[in-house]
Amino acid sequence: MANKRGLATTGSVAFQASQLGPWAARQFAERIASVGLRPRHVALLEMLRGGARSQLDLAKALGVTASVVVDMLDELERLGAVARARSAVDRRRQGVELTARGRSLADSCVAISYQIDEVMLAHLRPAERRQFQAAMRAIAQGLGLPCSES
Amino acid sequence: MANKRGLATTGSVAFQASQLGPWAARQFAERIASVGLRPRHVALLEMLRGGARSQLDLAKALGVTASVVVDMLDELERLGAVARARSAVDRRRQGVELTARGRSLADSCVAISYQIDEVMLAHLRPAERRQFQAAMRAIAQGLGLPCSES
DNA sequence: TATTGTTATACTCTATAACTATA
DNA sequence: TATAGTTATAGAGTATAACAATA
Repeated sequence: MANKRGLATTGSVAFQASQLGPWAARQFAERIASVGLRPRHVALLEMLRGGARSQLDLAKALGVTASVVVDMLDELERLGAVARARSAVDRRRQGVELTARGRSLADSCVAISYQIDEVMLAHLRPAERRQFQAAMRAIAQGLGLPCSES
Repeated sequence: MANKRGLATTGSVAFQASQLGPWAARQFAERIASVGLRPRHVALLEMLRGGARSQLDLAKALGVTASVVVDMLDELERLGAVARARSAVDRRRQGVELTARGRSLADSCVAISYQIDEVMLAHLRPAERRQFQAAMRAIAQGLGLPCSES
């Protein structure tokens, strides 16, 4: 009990989420470093799986600045995971597409993300897990964070 | 549906947590900036409410490096929120204590953290909220992240 | 020699602003 | 003029390593 009403910042979901987020990101980082990927690449690869998009579209969907997307795509291009090609229609636009290698990397990220879930949810019973997953998705969608809709 | 099995990285709890964490941290940052605090100060103030500790103890409990704690305490000292005093018994040690101002700031952080929870959990029904809060706490404790035990 | 606290330094991640080339 | 992309730069935030004082 931290204050007179028994409430503590560390007991809030907001605080715990702000601790859990970096923990999950570190798990990602450790497991994808061997193929040259970093955590921020994961969401980008995922979005590209839906098809080619312009870089500014990607920036908006990811909630980051355009310059960050440029930098991430430079790195992914060096890894051979994406290919950029100027649009013939509007030469300002760069079409961005996953290569076969990129699709393979995206698949690896999916597998890794669910391995991390196993560790995170290890202390919950099956029914609690399903409730937690559903609630987390509802929260992410409610706040407009990037998450899959299905 | 992102791949052949309908799984996507963005659908994992790990990914969603890694998005939600920074969101929560940004909420903290916006609401405590007016009094000169930053998100990383919140957990530190909280822990000091339990009583004086050595700086290395605090670093370990927070999961950060000693140099980070020094820096944070410098800032909190400038705000008049904490006081450092060399131990008479072991002059290597700095006792760190909350001032009245520091206790007041810690109370504000508690209030703010639960305001953020209101926003985060707005889309959940009361029973779902309680389940989510309990699960989040179980996860944070299971992973050894800083969180209140009560 | 080991430990507490401190400083100096470097690295990661992101944002802002200025620039280019197209439209 | 406005837009897509790019580059340059700066700001948080953190970690590592070397250091001083003390044990």
